[in-house]
Amino acid sequence: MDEMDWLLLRELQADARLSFSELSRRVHLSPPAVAERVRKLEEAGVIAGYRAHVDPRAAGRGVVALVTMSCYGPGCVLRHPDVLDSSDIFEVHRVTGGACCVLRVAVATMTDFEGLIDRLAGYGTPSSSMVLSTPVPWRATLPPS
Amino acid sequence: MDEMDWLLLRELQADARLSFSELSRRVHLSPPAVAERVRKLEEAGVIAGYRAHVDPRAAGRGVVALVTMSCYGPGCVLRHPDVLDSSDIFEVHRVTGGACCVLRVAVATMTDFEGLIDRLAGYGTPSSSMVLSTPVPWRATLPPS
DNA sequence: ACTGAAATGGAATAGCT
DNA sequence: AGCTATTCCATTTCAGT
Repeated sequence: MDEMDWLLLRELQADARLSFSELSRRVHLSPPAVAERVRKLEEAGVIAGYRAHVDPRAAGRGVVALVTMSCYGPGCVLRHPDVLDSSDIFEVHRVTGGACCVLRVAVATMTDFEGLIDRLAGYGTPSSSMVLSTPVPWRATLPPS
Repeated sequence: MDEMDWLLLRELQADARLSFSELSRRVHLSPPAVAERVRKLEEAGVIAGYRAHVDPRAAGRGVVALVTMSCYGPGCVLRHPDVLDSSDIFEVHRVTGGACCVLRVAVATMTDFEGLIDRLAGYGTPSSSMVLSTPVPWRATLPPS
């Protein structure tokens, strides 16, 4: 992870579809050298994937929420991974504190949301914060410290 | 947004670097037709970007947390956007409920985390949940309902 | 570990159905 | 809207520093 790697990461985080040639021009390296470095970053797990980012609201999922689950013990939702397989659940973080995990969910209607909450309530106590807007939807990972 | 658009979205969410030729093979459409549809999805804002996904822990940011800010009134952190410009803050959602917004942050060390919390405390009351693990880091957006 | 050259294959445009 | 064909450019591999 030298400075060149971070340059490449910066470009690929901003636009994952950049060609190796375009990358090579931006970082002043030959295309094969760029391809080799990117391959190593993928192998090392630093680059976990390349994804088209879909705006949930533009895609018909206007109800977005953060759901905090309180569920310790054998009934905990984290011990029933099939529940978290729903296509309405986009992110799950296990956390410290009063809660067990936090889910980012997005559905089309409040009725769908009600149904989702009902399902989750079988495994713990859900507490929902509706997302009004997302001032920072995402930010690139830069070198730490 | 017909079924073909959703097919393309599914492929591009799984791998944003797929060529139009490869896409055209997978959805059984000619490459120019694919390019045209993808361009329209970008214009409509359904595709908000193409990003290399960097694993924060593999990139040297081993301390990940969800920080809930309680800060209503003129001092609220949302009214001071420069504070949220930090490269340690990866996501900001404005939410309903007892809190004002939720931040996903990632830093290298607990010392860095302490400094970040101190900065945020100037604008409201931060409440932090450390992220122990992320069972679902991301999931593709499928057609709703 | 990077460079340079050659061959395969993809992107983009235009004209057409 | 989508297909076909052409031109140009990019990717990849190999050989060589």
